[in-house]
Amino acid sequence: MSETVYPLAGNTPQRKGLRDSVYELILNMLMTSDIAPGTRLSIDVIARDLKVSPTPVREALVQLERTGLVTREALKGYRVAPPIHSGQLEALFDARLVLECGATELAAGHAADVVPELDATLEKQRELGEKVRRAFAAGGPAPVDLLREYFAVDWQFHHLIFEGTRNPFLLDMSEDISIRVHRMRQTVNAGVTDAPDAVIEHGLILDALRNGDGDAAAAAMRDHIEKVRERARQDTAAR
Amino acid sequence: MSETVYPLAGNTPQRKGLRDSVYELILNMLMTSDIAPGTRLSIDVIARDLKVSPTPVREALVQLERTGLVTREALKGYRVAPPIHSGQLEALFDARLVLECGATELAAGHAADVVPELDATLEKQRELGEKVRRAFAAGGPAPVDLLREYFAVDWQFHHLIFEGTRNPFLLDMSEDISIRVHRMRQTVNAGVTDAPDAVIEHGLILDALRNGDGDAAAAAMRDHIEKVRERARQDTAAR
DNA sequence: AAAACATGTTTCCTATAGGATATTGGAAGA
DNA sequence: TCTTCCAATATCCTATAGGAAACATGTTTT
Repeated sequence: MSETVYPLAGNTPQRKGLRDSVYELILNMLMTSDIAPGTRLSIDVIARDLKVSPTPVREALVQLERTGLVTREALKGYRVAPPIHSGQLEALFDARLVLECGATELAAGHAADVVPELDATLEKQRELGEKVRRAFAAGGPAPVDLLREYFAVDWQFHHLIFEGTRNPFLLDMSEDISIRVHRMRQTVNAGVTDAPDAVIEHGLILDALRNGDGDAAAAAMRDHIEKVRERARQDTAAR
Repeated sequence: MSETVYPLAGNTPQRKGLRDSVYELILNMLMTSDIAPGTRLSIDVIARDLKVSPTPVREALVQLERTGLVTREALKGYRVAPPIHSGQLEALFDARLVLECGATELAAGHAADVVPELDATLEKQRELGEKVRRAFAAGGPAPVDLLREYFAVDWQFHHLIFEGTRNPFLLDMSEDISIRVHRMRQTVNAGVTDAPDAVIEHGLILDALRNGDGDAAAAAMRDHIEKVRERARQDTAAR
């Protein structure tokens, strides 16, 4: 009975339960590949594909439903949530303005802690932005992986500011916003060529934080988000 | 192709399945009765109590976990989340300041739509506040149901402002905050005797909105929340 | 020919069962 | 007396099965 052989470094990613594994798998699938909105996410089909029973899949979908990536209709199943259309896009930027400007002001209270991290992140963003610029200058296909990495670092700057507030509630909300922003980038392919602009604007925010000027930092953040909004508008108009 | 058949007024309240029923039952249980934090929420026990199978209970708990009311440890089960202690209480008010002041400013853009509803709600709050005052003046035990009703109307004022933004993202976040505020009221028993103050402060916000002055409304909201924070501080200090 | 009905299939939803893991209690030893 | 070990129980986690609703298809009727 006691077959308790200690697996040692035997990687057991199921150590955290199948539910979380399935959750991350579906989340990655939704984030990376472009799946048409409205696509049915059949529980049984996913369970068969992943060689697991429907129960963990069901729980993972409940968790995903709360994020807004999938929608559920009682007795009809789950579907991929509709994309963000222009009206909601404006609302998303309004929400970001409210949240991030306030967060920036609060983060200024812990400027000494957050500035170094922001500095390192901005430097990474600068390097990656340069790589992206070169890749586009060289022509060829869009460097998907590189862009994904750049976007991740770009968002990490904003995320660090939320962490800098030392406020768990705002941090939770930033998670909600994060997923929606990523989803927006799938539909509005903005931010491809605006890397230099974003780096400069992030630099202005960082400078204000370095001076401990919360109001100026919040104003710089407002300016940044408004400019991103404008670039997104132009992108949707050109599409 | 054109399969957009609008079935009814879209209102199908009895079509929600067991999962949502269980969710609402547990939510109400956590909201109303005072349950000690850390209490184990056994899936099987709940299932037996509610005469259902563990599966819907499990899904309801996954949903509750996302709200922060319960915590989960893999292979160890669910527990009632710890209460809000003083440090987090300050953070909660900071988050409210960020969210609600921004929301108030945005709601001012739709003042014509929201002012009537706010007016009616404030009137209800005034009446209930008076009832509460009389009940306390008469002595006797705390009128639990009456207080619950008063708090509901009090929060409805704030909720209507979130709705007034016409911003689904901010509205979602307000739901998250709402649960935490209710939970705070369980621990910090503030707001019992401050009904007149709250009515006056809400009135100031409403006046500013009636004038269409977004900045003044946001300032009034900031003033209100700061005063609530101060009253909560005094309450925790006196306890 | 178009609409309405009936039937079969798929899928969701709930219930039950079994394996794996954590917790609890007591006994043996230092 | 305290610590350590071990066994028994309770609970969680996953898998499987059956009933109910929704979807799709083919037939009948106007």
